[in-house]
Amino acid sequence: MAKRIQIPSNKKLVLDKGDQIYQPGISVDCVILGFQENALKVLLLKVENTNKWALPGGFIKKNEPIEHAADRVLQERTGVQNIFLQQFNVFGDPDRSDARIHQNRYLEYGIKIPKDNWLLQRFITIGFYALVDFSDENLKAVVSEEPTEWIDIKKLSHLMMDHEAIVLKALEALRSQLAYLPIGRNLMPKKFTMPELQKLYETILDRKLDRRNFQRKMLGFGILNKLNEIRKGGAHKAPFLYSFNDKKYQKALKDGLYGSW
Amino acid sequence: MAKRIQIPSNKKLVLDKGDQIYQPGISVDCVILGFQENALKVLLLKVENTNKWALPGGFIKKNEPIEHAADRVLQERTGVQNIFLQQFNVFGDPDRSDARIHQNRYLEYGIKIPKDNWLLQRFITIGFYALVDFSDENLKAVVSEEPTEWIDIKKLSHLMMDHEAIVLKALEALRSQLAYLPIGRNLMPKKFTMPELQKLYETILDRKLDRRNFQRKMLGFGILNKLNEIRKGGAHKAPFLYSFNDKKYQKALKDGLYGSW
DNA sequence: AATCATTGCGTTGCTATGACACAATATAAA
DNA sequence: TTTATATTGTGTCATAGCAACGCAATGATT
Repeated sequence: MAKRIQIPSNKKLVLDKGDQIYQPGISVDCVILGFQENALKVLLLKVENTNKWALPGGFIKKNEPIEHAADRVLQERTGVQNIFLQQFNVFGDPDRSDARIHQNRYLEYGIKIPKDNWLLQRFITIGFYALVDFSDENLKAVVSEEPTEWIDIKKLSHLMMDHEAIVLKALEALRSQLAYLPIGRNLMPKKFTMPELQKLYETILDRKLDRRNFQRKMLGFGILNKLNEIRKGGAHKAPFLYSFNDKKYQKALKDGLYGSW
Repeated sequence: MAKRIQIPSNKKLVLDKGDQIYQPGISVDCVILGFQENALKVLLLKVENTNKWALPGGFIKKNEPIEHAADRVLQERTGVQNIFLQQFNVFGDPDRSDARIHQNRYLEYGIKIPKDNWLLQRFITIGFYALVDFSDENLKAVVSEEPTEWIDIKKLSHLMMDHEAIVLKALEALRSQLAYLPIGRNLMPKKFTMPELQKLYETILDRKLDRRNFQRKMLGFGILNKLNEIRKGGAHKAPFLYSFNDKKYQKALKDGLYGSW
């Protein structure tokens, strides 16, 4: 009844020799966030042979820095590279892993993973989050063997293992960073209007902000350039366009925006 | 010339069977901070057979949550338990490990670790920090096989591997938490004066604060109880004593002190 | 009793922030 | 073409928080 498909050689390799290629028992998972239609969306992969969704993740090569592993996953899944990628938490409950997930994935190829295989051991995962721009051309070029989808962060369901908790923790980290780090550079297109940027902040914080106070505060950071253009086409008064001042943005990323004490 | 000492059975066990007891390639390291003589001090262990110092660390048992592993290390090294223990960063450079350290430790017992032993593999470590009260009675009861010492955080030297970087990162995390989390409960004795608490904050932030503004802000948090006692014996006006209001302190730990947006 | 460093409590001015007013404007409806 | 409407640009005002500073009170020392 089930079609017997030949297993791709790379998957066979991971199964058989993964413990020689990768650090055992450790993975990275990336919460890749984008902003689209006034909603924060997270990139999820459909897990083969199940109705579950999973964060794009991967293993750490024997001689690879963990940040590099996370960047590799991001690059493989989205095509974008060298953007703000932040380690935010480690998830290590002994029972967070679920052997059945892996079993099901390989069952498709008629393979039953041996009980002592490295993939079925306990895994501790390091969570990273990244913010990407939906309008980025590179993003559209993504080719993936697995079906991927951008899911509204407020409508998560059927996530694998503890991946929903990981997303929520990433969101929490993002929110707390919002107070002292400039965020938006990677989520917004090159040019954008103030109301658009405000929508992003409102979405992340999940509450309304005052239009006028937002503008004052945002401009006060001094990380935006006001352009001599307006966005026509909307049904009302055309707003000005802005762009991020990359130099000042990078400086603010390093120094922080404030410093309460 | 070198005395041949019998290896303790637990060390032999870790060496031979560690990979069956512990998660391979993962460790926890604890930056345990205390406040003494107007200086932040970190608990370090002298590494046998070297002139190097190391953070108290340990491995994660096969079926143990990582927070529990960190708590276990803290308990073993300081006698205190169940206090604020914060995961702050993962350190995973492929070359952060140093096989020679382990070799030297076991050389004392005339043992040369086989090259393929699990201890000599690459290790990724999860950094935790904890704040403890020097005047705590439990702290004095610490018994350790290894010589331990509280080292001034501004006078670190001869630390093993990347442990200095780990301490500095912990300090950075502590500083950023200071802005939105109540800190001090575990670093101060039960009763303390406002100038004493201020010294702690000044030490962590590494800069002077205004006496009067500090008091106003601190009291404004509403996490302190003013006691009907004063500390006599100093050479000048006797300051009032305060204690933390545990209930409000715990609430503030959960909710945060502010919320910039 | 006088001295002195330190503490308790208060004041002032500035800045950031929240709440709100009003005019300008791009499109849609009349 | 005119009017209506929703949205944007800019500004005001009251308040809260904060940095900087003043001054009297106090406990030990001389």
